[in-house]
Amino acid sequence: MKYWLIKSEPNCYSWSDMKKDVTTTWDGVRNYQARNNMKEMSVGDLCLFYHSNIGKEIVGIVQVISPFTSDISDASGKFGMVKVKYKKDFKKNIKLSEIKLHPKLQNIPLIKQSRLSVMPISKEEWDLIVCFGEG
DNA sequence: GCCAACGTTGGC
DNA sequence: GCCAACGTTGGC
Repeated sequence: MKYWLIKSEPNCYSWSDMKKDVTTTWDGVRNYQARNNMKEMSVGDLCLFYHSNIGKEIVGIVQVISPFTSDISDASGKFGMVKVKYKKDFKKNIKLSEIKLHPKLQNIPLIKQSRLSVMPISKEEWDLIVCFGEG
């Protein structure tokens, strides 16, 4: 079991869209590092759902339900997508500002590599964030 | 709206 | 293969 964080601009696709759809294809990623991370995803892996730009907070958890396949929206064939399913809400969203303040969360790419849209999260970081989210 | 931090493109 | 110019993301 691996852990991830995926970003979405609520303008474009928000957490409420995610909950309404229940499952969605995570396509449209056009960055090699993000793609490589998605390639490493397995069915059953869990992802934190982060709102970039607006909110700047982690709002819930989704689960990978289908492995990396080629992205139908990508004519070049270079990129791919996975499918994810709504898993749970947090009682309390975890703000970027809180993550930045916590000494044990400084290695999450969210902080230093702010442009990366799919990133791995360690078990320790995951447990800590989920704990915050429980309230 | 600005700008830092990347990533990509294209000329050489 | 290098690097300047340009484009994009995303925090502030």
